[in-house]
Parts: sequence; structure tokens; C-alpha cells
Amino acid sequence: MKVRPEDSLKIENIVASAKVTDYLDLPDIASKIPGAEYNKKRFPGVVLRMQDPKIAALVFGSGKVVLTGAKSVDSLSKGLNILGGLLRDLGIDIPTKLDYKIQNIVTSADLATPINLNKIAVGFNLDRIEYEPEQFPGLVYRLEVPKVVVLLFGSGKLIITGGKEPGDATKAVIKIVSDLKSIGLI
Amino acid sequence: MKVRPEDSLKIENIVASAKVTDYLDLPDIASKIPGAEYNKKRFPGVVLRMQDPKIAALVFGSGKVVLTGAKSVDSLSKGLNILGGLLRDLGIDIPTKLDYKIQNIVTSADLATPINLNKIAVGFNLDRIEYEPEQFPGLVYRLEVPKVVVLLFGSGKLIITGGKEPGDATKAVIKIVSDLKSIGLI
DNA sequence: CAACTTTTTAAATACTGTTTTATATCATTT
DNA sequence: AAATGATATAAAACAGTATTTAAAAAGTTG
Repeated sequence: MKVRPEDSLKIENIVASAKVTDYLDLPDIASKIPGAEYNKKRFPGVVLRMQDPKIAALVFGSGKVVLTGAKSVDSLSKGLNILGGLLRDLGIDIPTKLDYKIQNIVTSADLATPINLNKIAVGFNLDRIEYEPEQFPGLVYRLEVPKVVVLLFGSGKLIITGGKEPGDATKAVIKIVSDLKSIGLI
Repeated sequence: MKVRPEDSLKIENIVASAKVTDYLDLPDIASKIPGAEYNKKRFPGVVLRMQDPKIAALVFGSGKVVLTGAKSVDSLSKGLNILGGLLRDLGIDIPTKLDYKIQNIVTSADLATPINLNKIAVGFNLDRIEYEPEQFPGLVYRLEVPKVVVLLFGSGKLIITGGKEPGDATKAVIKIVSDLKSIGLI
């Protein structure tokens, strides 16, 4: 039984930012949290990695943090709470209710049929397409609405990135499937 | 309360030269003064740094020196005297009264209102203007009298450099404000 | 002889690096 | 022959570096 492209979507990564407090002593955090990475000459933030859910956090002196790697909004939220707890355990005053903003969602999808990227490259709006197979095997398609970037591969697999909410990827896939059908490429 | 542009001037850096004696043994100076930098294959002068006032000095074998970093004529003078003392302490005969010549003064100013650099670029004398925002965000304006170069930024902040005396920057700002008002850009 | 070396300083831009993740090609490297 | 490591995409956080301007000194290089 074949799955429709718009039903094949899978969130692969969510990037979100949040402000957990107004100031954080990074050297202190880096030394007290096992596994924390901190190399200020390389990067100004402390890198913390949680295992369940598997999420990486970039923690900054400003009290702002960035979470990456979450595969669902729920796990993202859970990861932020875990991070808050880790910092709270260090004696830092961190609110129990933490707010965050999703900055990017990376989603994968599958057209379930191979596609000819060369034909798509000429059939689609040239100034929204970039296809240089000798540089990268995927065709880069920049959508305006929703504002996302889609990578199309000859296998029919797609990567939708740049979205702010799950629905963006869905809309992008529906639009692309529609466009490909209209020019008879799938 | 708004400050007039011509009252917002602040000297950010003064570069001056002086001759403190006829000959200086640079290897000796470099080895005896803590923190001195001397790499003759990189640069022919010894670099000395004073902390209060924070001024850097380039000392040459000819007995000539260059002072940079002073934020006022007074601190520049004080820095030169400190430098003279440092060399004198090494047993070198340095006059107590040292003369110097200001070679460049860098001054900052603020129009206190944002300005449209694109309009200024077309409204001002083209051959005295350089504006390539993709290369540098500031508009470069070369004044003839006083002979200085002014960098204008969209924020309304200005940098006046190339002047030989404090008054040069003041005159330049007054002239620019006048010019901008005459073409109705501020 | 011209141009670059070094030092200082402000302004405001772009851009680098770090983290994550799927996808799929190529070039290296064990 | 597997296994890394780019290559390309988006996004935030932010420290740092580059960009530009002027000027002197006294070396080196073209």
C-alpha cells in the first residue's frame, strides 16, 4: 500500500530558542555539568547534550539558549524543561514554565517515485531553482509561501527546511506534488 | 535634551610623532622594558604599551617615536613624557621637554538622527563620495577644507579622521550639517 | 618608487564558527 | 570495501574578525 507524499512527512529536527534567565555563569556551568563543552575562543556558548530526548543545547551568558535535534514539539518542550532543571540544580533561579520559539523545522518526505531533476530544473521557475549535481546531488527549490527551502533528490525523497511550524512542510509538499503533476513529471 | 551635532564630538584617537634623541639601541630597549615587542623582520620599530593613559608607542632606532591611542592632547603629552621617562631610566639622555607633532586625530560625532546614505550619495559631489554598502556600511566623504575624511553612517553617527587639530573635526561637522540641511536631508 | 609591514580608533555591516538533521554524491582514509 | 568528511539547506544564539578612513615611523619587496 502506497503512502501519499503528504502523509510521508517526518520531522527530523527542530531548532528553537528560549530565554531561561538574565545571566548565566558559563565557566561555572561548564565545570559543574558533566559532558558540557565550553571553548569560548571557538564558540561563545556552552554545549550541553541530553540523551532522552536526544537534544543538544547551546547555552549563552545572556541566559538565552538554543535547542537543536528535537524530533517533535513535545520532545522539544521536554528537553527545555530538562535543561531548566539542570540549571536549577546548580542553584540558578530558572522559571518552571519556560517559553520557547521554534526557529526552524527540518522535515523529510517521500514522493515514492524517482524524479528527473534535470527536467524539473528547466520546468520550474529558474530563479527559485539551484541544481548543480557536481556540487550537491539535490535540487534546491526556494518556496515563497510557505517560506521554506526544499531539497529534491532523484530518488523522490525530499527535505523541507526553514519552516516555523509543522504545517509549513505539509503545504510545501502539497504544492510541489501539484506542480510536478501539472508539468507531468510524476 | 538633544545635543547639537557639533557638541557631540569626541576624540577617539590621536596619532603623533616626536624625536626624543638621535639614536636608540632597540635590542637593548626591547630586552630591558617589560612587555616591549620587537621583531625587526616584521616591523623596524619596538612597540611599547603604556596603561595610563592607554597609549601605544612605536620606537625607532633613529630616536623618533610614534604615539597612538591617546584620547586627548593632554594624555598624549603625558604619554610622551612617560615614554621619555622609561627611556631615561635606561640611562639614555632624553630631554625633559619633549616636542611632538599631531599627525592625525580620529573623532566621532552624532547627528542624533538617522540619515539616508543613498540620498546623500546622489546629493553630494559624486567625486568626493564613495558609498559601497556591500563593501562597507559607511559613506566616505572627502572634505577639502578642512582636509579630512568623514565616514557617515545610516544611524547618523560620524567618524572624522585625517585632521591635524581638534578644530578640523568641528569645522567638518558644521559644514556637513549645513550641507545636509541645505538639501533637506536632516 | 610604490606598496606593504605595525599601531590606534570609532562607526556598522557581513561573515565565520557551533549545534542538529534528513537527503545523496564525491573524494579521501582506514 | 566500509567509513569518514565535505557539499548544500534553514535557523537561533554571540564572540570574533573582516571591511573602511587617516597618519607617522623605517624596514622589505616588487
